[in-house]
Order: sequence, then C-alpha cells, then structure tokens
Amino acid sequence: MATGRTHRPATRSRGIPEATVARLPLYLRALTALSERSVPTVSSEELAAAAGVNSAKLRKDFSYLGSYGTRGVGYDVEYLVYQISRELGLTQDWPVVIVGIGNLGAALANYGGFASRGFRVAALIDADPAMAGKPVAGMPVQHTDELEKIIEENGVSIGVIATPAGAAQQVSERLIAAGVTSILNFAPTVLQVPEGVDVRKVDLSIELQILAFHEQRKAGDAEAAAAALLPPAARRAAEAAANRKGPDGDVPAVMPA
Amino acid sequence: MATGRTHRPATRSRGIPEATVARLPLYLRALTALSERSVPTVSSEELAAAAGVNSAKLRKDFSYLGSYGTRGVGYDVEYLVYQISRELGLTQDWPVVIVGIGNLGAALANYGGFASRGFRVAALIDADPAMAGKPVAGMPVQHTDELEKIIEENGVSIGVIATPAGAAQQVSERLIAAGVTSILNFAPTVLQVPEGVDVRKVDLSIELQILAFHEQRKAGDAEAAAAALLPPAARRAAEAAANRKGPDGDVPAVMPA
DNA sequence: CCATCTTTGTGCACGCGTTCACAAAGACAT
DNA sequence: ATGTCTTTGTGAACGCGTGCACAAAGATGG
Repeated sequence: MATGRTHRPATRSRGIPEATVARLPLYLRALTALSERSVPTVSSEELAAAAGVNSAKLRKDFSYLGSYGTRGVGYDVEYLVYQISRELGLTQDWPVVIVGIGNLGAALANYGGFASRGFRVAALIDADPAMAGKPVAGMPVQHTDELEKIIEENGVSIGVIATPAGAAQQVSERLIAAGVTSILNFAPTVLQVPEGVDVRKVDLSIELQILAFHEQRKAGDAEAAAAALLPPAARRAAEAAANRKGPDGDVPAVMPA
Repeated sequence: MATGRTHRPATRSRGIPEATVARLPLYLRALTALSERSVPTVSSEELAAAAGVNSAKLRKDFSYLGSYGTRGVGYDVEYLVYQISRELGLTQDWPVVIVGIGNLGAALANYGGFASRGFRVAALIDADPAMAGKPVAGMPVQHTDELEKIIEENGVSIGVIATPAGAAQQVSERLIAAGVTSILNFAPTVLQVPEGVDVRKVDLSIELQILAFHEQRKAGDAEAAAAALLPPAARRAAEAAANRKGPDGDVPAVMPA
C-alpha cells in the first residue's frame, strides 16, 4: 500500500489498537458491498477473505468494538455496518478543505470517495489568484487569503494538502492555527506539527520506491538462483536493466524530489 | 499517512526489515535536499530530525545497509545517497504504465515525482476508445487492447492502477499475466493477486476515515472531560443519539464506496 | 602520543500486533 | 430436551519494531 503513519506515539485510542482502526474502513467497505446485495449475515471467514485479512485477526478486531457476532451464525451485516460507522465517526458530517488545486487537488475534488461516507468538500483553496473563482468539480476555487475565514465559518477540522512540497509546511501551519487538527498530506515533505495534530501522508514517490526495492530483489534473486529457469517477468526485468541508458554507470540516477 | 501495506507475509527481504525499507525513501529525500545545499556530512541526529524519526532508529536502519558512518563525524551525504539509491534499485530505470486515465490517472501522469528517481512513464492506458490518442502529459493515451503488447515490449514490471473499483481486479489480472509483478493500486478494492506479486495500495477514503476516527475521539474526549464523568455505556448511548442525523435515525448514514 | 570529545553501532528490554488453537456459545435437528 | 455442528471470542506464544543507554571508534587539540 501507499502510506505510512505519522506521529502516532503508541497512544492506543480508547482501547482500540491503531492497527485495528486502520482496518475498520476495509471491513466497512466489504460489509457495505454485502449490504447492497442484501446479504443478512456473514461469517468471519467470508468477511476476512473479502477484506484480504486473516479471520482470527478480524474477529479480534471486532472484539475490541464489542461482541457483535452470534456463534454458529456469524455477524449481522447491517448492524456491523452501523457499529463500525459509528466507531469511525462516519455518522456525522465532516467538512474538509482541499488546499492546492493543481492536477492532484482537482482530481481529489472530483473523487467520489470524498463525497460518500460523510466527508463533504467545504472549499477548494489555491494560492494562485488566477485560479480564484474558477469552477473545479462544480465549486469555485477560493484564494488562500480566505483560508482562515473558511475554516472557522465551516467548522473544518480536517484539511487536505495537495500543494507543492515547498508550500506544505506553511499551509499546514495556517490550517492548524485556524483550528484544523487532522491533516492528510499529499506533498512530499515531512510536516512538523504540534502535539495533538494528526497527520497522515500519502506519498506516491515513496510507494514506488518501495515497490522498486522488492522488484529489484526479485530480479536479483532470480538471477542468483539460476541463469536457467528464469520466470518470464524476471527475465524481462533483467533485460530492461541491461538496456540501461548510457555506459556511465557509476553516477546514481537520482534526481531531486 | 495514507497507505497500508498488503500481502507482505513478514518475509524479511534480504535481511532488511520491511519497516526500514519503508523509511529509506524518506532518508533519501532528506539527503538529496542536503546534497543540493552541498552539505558534506550529516549526523544521525540532524538527519533524523529532517526525516521526522528517532535518531537511534535511523542509525539502526543504516546499520542494516552496512557501516557507512564515521564516529565522531557523521555520515557522508553523497555516499549515503548513492548507497540508499542502489539499495532501493533507483540506479536503474523503471518503466511504469498507468492504467485508467481519469482525473486521478491524469494527475499521476503529470506528477513530477514519477519522472524523477528513475521512474519513467512508459504508457498511459485507458479502456475508453474516445480517450485513445488524446495527449495527456505530452503522451498519447493508448487503448486497453494494447496493454499486453506495451508491457512486453517495454519490459514493464510496475503497474499503476487508477481505474474505477469495478475494473481494478480484471486490470490487475491482465497486468500480471503480461508480466507485471508490482502494482500500485489507487482503486478502492482489495486486489486478489498470486504469490510473488507485490501490491501496495493508496486509498484516500480509508485515510480520511482513519483521521475521522481520531478526530471524533479528540472531540469525544474533550466533551467527556467537560461533562460530568458519565460511565462509558451511558456516554456511548448519548453519542449515538446525538450522532443521528435527521428524524429517520435508524438508518446508518453510510453510502456505497 | 595522549586526553578529550563527539557520534556511531548495537545489546537489551519492552510493547504492539499477529496467529494458533481451543473452549464457550448458540443454532438447529431430532 | 439433548446432541451435534458451526462459528465466535480469546488466552497464550511468538516475532517484529522501537527506543534506551552505553561501549567502541575515531576525530581533534595540545
């Protein structure tokens, strides 16, 4: 997957382990799909398969919420949907602001996943005066000057940062000063935030690098294992590596982020 | 942060812990910034601060790569940049295909973070015939029919899925059949993949839900602290009642993803 | 060459998360 | 009622990751 957690100092929130919280949305999605198909109950085994986790883990996760299952039968889908939604705080409306309406910010504004599940885009904010007033996802972009006013008037507590890396820290500081206490950061920077503010980061570049590491390992293993018996993918990867550009192989092909 | 890992069965790759691998790109970014400012050496303390981690953790991470530091001095920035790049496999070129050129796919295609660090967008692929040939990020979109050919001709081993949820599983199967062994999945679905294929997922909706959980907890804590010390059961009942929106309070306010 | 000072590298202990395996609980049939 | 069968809920063991704290290593100055 593509993100890591930030600043969660092992503070188990209300007795529910952080790892469990991170999986609840996964369960919720699977349960919602079952609910749409009018499936009344589901066993831990089935649901675990749908969510891609171990069934024992799922049962233990649910046990933190309470005993909502029936032995010999399974879990009531509708009831569980409600319980998880409530636990995650999705029974209320969360106004969200998106700061930085470039390619990514615009894509986020158009993303359906925001609108569903209780998240409402309260405003789109950009520092470029030329963007002000332009409609994106059926909503006029507002200038950064309005940031504090928007947050206070709408009671926004969650902010999404989709600005360039250079602006992210400053934006986060303004968001926090205005009352935001949770930030989803798409900018490739480590945000420095005060105690009590939650930051989660989504970093495409980092995810790719992690994949590259494993990819390289696979290729290397395959190579070392046998020159013969190469699986097709590894063989092609090796070829691609051999096709490397330029004979000057000693300078790392790394560029600034 | 905004991602979770998938299907990493505690298989410590080449002796480097997965948690360390996930941090290497972070260090690399901080080091690259130092390198641009022509800083020759850096201590574990300084670098850890820049990367937002504990200095002991950083030193232990580096110790898995080898002993690249000098006691009393610190780490040589350029050398470390090279070593980490090599370890992550960034000294070679990784051709990548992006499947699903909607808002998000287009944003990804335009994202600078791909072009840098050895990742090269080899092709943009979409199932919509109307998209075929249209230029996105200076590159013509190709139709899904060409998927297998593109992957094989370019030796692509990393695929990015930015399609709607419904198409993701099928796309992943085609990618894998054609030789892709690492997938970065932006679609809100759990991909079912065979052994040996790495999947990382980026799920905006899940990240927001996790933030909402903590946000609710903060609000709840403040409330509970302010109000008289109600027993947990009573408090949860009160919350449930307060959280009901509208008069039709028995239907959970959750929508399909 | 020796003393001092800085900073690395790591042994160790602790806590979280995962998984196994099983007893308890309930449904269902007879 | 009673027995059987299914599935939950959880005790316990294990392994990974984290962070402390310190000894070893080297630089630097006299």
